[in-house]
Amino acid sequence: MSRYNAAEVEPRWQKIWNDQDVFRADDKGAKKYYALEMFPYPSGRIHMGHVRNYAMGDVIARYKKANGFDVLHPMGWDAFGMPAENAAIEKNVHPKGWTYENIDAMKAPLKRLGFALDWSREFATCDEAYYKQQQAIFLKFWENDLVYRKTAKVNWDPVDHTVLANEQVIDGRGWRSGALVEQKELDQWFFKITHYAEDLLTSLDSLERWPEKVRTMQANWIGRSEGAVIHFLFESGSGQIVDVTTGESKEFYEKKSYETISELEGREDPENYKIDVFTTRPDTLYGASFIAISPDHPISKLLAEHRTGVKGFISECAKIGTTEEAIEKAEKLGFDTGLKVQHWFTQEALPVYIANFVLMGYGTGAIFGCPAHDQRDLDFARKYDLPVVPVVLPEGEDPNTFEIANEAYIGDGTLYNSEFLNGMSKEQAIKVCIEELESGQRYQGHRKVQYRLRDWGVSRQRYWGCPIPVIHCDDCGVLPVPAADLPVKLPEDINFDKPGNPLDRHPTFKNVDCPSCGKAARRETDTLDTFADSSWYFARFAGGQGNGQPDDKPFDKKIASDWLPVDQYIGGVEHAVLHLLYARFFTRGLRDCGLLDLRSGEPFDGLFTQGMVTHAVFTDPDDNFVMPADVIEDGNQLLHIDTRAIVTKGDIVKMSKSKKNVVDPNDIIEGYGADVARWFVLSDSPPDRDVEWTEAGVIGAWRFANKVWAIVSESQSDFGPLSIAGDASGPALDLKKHAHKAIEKITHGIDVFRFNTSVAQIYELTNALGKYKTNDAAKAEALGILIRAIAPFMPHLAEECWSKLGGEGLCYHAPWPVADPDMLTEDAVTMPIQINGKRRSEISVPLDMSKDDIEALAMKDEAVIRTLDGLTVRKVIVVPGRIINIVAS
RNA sequence: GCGGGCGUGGUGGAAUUGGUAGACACGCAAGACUUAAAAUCUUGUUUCCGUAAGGAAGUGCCGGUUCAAUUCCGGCCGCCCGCACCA
Repeated sequence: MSRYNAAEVEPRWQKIWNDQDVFRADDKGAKKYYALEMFPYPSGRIHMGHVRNYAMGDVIARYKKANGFDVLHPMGWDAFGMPAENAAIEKNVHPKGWTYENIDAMKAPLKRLGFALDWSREFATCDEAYYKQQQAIFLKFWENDLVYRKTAKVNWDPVDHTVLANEQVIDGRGWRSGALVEQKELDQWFFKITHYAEDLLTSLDSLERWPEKVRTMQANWIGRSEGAVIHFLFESGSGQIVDVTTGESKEFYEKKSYETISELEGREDPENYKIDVFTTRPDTLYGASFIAISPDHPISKLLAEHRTGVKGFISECAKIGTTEEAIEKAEKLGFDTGLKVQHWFTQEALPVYIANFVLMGYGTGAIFGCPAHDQRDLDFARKYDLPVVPVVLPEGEDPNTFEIANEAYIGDGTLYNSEFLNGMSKEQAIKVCIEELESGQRYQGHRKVQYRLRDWGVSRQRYWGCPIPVIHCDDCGVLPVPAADLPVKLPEDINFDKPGNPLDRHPTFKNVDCPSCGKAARRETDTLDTFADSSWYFARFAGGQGNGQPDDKPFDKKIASDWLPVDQYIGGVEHAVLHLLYARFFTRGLRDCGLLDLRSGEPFDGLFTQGMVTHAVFTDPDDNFVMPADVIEDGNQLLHIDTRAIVTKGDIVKMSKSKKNVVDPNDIIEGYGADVARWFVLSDSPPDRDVEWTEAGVIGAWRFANKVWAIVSESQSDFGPLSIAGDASGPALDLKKHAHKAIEKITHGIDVFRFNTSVAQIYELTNALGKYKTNDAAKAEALGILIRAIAPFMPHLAEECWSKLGGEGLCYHAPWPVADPDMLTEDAVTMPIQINGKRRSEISVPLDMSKDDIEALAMKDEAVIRTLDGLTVRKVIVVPGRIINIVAS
């Protein structure tokens, strides 16, 4: 018997698949299925995470194909981004050359893994043809009011020299560089993602085939809260300020007591006479004892010009970091402006502070402080000795004795100390307060739904990205590049001698004529955030007929709309908010610009987030990391293969280059074959959990492949074409039933994304076949089932076995086995007998036996009689086909 | 602090959603084959008592519902992930 030779078999079948072009998707197919894995960044190497990700997608793609779907399963490259520029700086290579070389380097091993990919649709996002269409989309979005430009305080990454979106700042640090992010004021392009805030939030409910976790993460990120904006008007005389330069004293604000909002809005500069605060707790208004505004609030800025001390205070606030630790430790700091506003209900004067804990970016950048019912306000009030008046009484507390010590009360309760709100529940009071606000009788303001989500800043001061197709003219303003001039190509003659954006100092790129007046103008030198690239690539994959995509539009509307949404998307959880939220925005934008028919706006119907591939970390005595391939076992200890130094096994963590705990897929493919690598990453752990890479596990997978081959080898001589066997009895019938039951379970495992359970069933069927030595029709049938069930996981082995057994055509084209219902039932069923809930015996009964007969039979069971000795039977529960439980005492 | 998830043998994990807990795999042990090793095959493997038959305990801990709980409910403990001065 010959050993299974993956090194010979795998390339042979890959060539056949390739020659017959079997993985090409049929745009005209009637029964469509779009399977997609998050496309890779071309770092130059594929790693086990890729293998696992694409192996899962391949299971789905091949399984759906076997079930009669026309499957689209494309592959491409997320090719713009920082690493290419870093390589350019470090190794003095060109980002473009570096990227395309990496793509070539990764394509080979990816092809060796034998994925059922339609390579005819391959592209890289740095291809001119792709970013040309992205520029067209940008302009289309601009036309449709989904893109705008504004000066904004942005997150500046001082290491990468670029701006970051809020989503890209983690714990106050850049998501790539890890550098502490600074705040900087810049002119920036924004995608108006907030336009869809409500839809992006509510539609999450419709994404039933998304992990709950991702949906809540997005919901939290969008962060909807309902509340009210309340206008507070300044007290007379409270605005006495001294002009720092002239020393002149003057009244800054005068008292205004407006009756209605419209009167207020009639003022030329109403902003100067009121402060708007946002609150979700209007019910606590009677407990308000101060107003706090952000250091970045316009009033703070105005005061900084005129009053001593304010400037200093504001810059002090700016120094405090935004990291978790910094925020936790940061003391509540306030600056009393001396300004006062009037409390609407009590007519008291509330002091206005500039406070470091109020963020300009959320709500209105101003709050009213109710110390009794908000912890931050309480901390602040204690520090500056402001009144603490509780207005919500917790259930069971006495209003005369209830006091707030160092903990604010934020729970439910009954309103008191609040005149017209007294006696109401918190919920009721909020409702009444908002109604009052809308009527404008007692106080002024309006209902407000506030989102945490902010518009997506997309300007990046980097070279290796999609140029923003815009021209700045001193006379005509900001203009789009005319469609005929697209793409705005990235110039290739650039250098990275100095930090910053090479486009900005390029001799000719920047200087252009204004498309409107023809005078000298400046080209935008910022490029788009690379997350834009990955926000619509799946539509381009889908929207290209046959070999390649259109050059006059991003994608064929009809064809792309037929394929979309992606039926099954697979990737890492790390994209739960960033990529997956941006893509949801893009498809909505594309739809509303008329480029795509997608009613729901949702790009991904099903989402699966797979776990990581982990491995133990090895270290030598000097605490240097050691590659697993360099570790050998010697007796009880681990040694370095070359130095013989003792190696210590450490934590099991995600494979990463820096910790050297990586296993190169190429080595595994060469040593064991692609099928074994694929089988292993899918076999043991549930796909959403991490899988630990172990040598033993790989060997186990390899042994299994050989076992299957051995069974097929010893069977082949007797079989013609695989066919459904006729009647069987005895062991043959048992095997037949086993095989058909296995179909059910394997299929179910794939359907619910628990490949590990499918794998277990495949093992069991293989074991049963291994023991079955008769070369009869039942065996042929069971083998045919086994091979087809293995095919999505180990496609090369399956093809080889299929062909050896005389299967018709390619196994890839063979239909998924269907279980025969007659084979799923048994005439007799084994039922456990419990006495008082404890299993004591079991009996075999015919399936159609009545409850009473089963009970009678159970009572005659020897073990039952023995256990029941001396007890009285109180009750007998018979669940046909399942269990018998006798209650006795 | 808020939100989400998880906790089962030596290990990865299974359990048709309330019905025989530990499938399958790894590891380990014993045996067969072999001059020997590897490979392969067979058997055993939750723990405790027992040679065995058998019995007792057992799904993080405590309690509840139920004839029956890994599964449902309440309260703790521990771990992981995400967000966070969001008003």
